[in-house]
Amino acid sequence: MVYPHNVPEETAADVLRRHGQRVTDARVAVWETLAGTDEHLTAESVAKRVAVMDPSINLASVYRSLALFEEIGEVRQSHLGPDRTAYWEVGHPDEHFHLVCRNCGTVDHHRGTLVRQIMDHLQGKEHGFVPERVELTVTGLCPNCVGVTGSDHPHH
Amino acid sequence: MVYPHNVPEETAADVLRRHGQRVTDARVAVWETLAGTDEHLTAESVAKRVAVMDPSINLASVYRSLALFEEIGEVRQSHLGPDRTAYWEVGHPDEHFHLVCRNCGTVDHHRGTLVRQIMDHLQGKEHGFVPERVELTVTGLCPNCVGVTGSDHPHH
DNA sequence: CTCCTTGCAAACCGTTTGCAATCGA
DNA sequence: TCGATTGCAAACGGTTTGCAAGGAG
Repeated sequence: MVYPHNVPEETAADVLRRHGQRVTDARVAVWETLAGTDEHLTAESVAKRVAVMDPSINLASVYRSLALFEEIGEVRQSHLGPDRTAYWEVGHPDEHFHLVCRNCGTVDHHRGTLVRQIMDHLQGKEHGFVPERVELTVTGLCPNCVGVTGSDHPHH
Repeated sequence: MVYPHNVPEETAADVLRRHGQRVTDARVAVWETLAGTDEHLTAESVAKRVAVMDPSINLASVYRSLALFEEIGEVRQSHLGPDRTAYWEVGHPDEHFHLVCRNCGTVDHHRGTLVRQIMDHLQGKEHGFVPERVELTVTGLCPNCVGVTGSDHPHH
C-alpha cells in the first residue's frame, strides 16, 4: 500500500522554481527522499538517505531544506510520540491523520473525511476561531500488537 | 471560565498514596501548581511557581515529579506548537482538545463529544486498531486575532 | 534502618546559527 | 556579478542522568 505522491510528475526542481526558490543539490536530494517514501522520516534519517546520493550534503543543510519546504507548504512536520523528535513527510492534498502504535511504533496514515469533519465542526461552533491546521494523532495498539501485548505498560 | 479540577477534594498526598507513591515536598508542590490552574504549563513555568512555595525545589525534581504523575496517569503532556517544549496539565476525565492561536499563542481547551466521536469512528472502521489516546490540536486564528492579522505569516 | 528521592552539575541530543567559502541565476 | 546557500563547528535549550546527601515509610 504505497502512498502516492503529491504530484508524481513534478520534480524537485519544478517544485522549487514554482515557489521562486533556487535549485540546489541539497534541496533536490531532500525532496527526492521525502517524495520517494510513504514513511515519516526524522531529519536524521532524511540526512542518512541523502548521504547515499551525495555524501557531501551536510545535516545542517538538510534541516535548512526541510524548513524551506515547510515554509512554502510542500512538506509537513509532525510531533508523533512523546519524544521531541520531528517527523517529516510531503504535504498531501488530502487531509489525513496518524495512528501510532505505542508498542511497535508503527505509524499509519489515514485519509478520509474525519479531518474535514473536524474543521467543519469548528467552523460552525467555535465563535470565531478560524482553524487552519488540524493535527490529529491517535495512539493505541495496532492489529499486530493487540493480541501480543497485555493492556499495560509498553516499555518496562 | 475556570477549569474545574479532576477531583477537587483530593489532595496531592491522597493522589500519591492512592498510587502507592511517596509523598514529598516536590511532588506536592508540583501537583498543587498543576491542579490550581486551567492553563497549560511548561516544566519551566511549573518550576517557577513551585519556587514561590519552596525555593529549594530543583528543576530536575520538577521534571521527575511530572514524569511520575504522567506514569500514574494523573497528568498529561502535550506538544503544542512547533517548538519542542512540552506542556503539562492534570489529566481531565473528559476528553478534550486544544485550539492554539498561531498569532498570539493562546491555548484554549475544548471539551465535548468530538474526541469521543473520533474514538468511536476508529473503533468501527480501523480493522483492529485499538485507540487509547487521541491528541487533537487545531492551529488557527483566535477571535481576537482574526481581524488584526492578515491571512499570512505570523512571526516575520 | 533501608531504599527512595533530591539537589547539583554535567551530559544529552535534536536543532539552530555565525561565518567564510561556494554556488545558482 | 552578487546575493543566496552551504559546510563546518560551535552554540542552544529543553530534558535527562550519575552521584552523594537527605528524607519517607
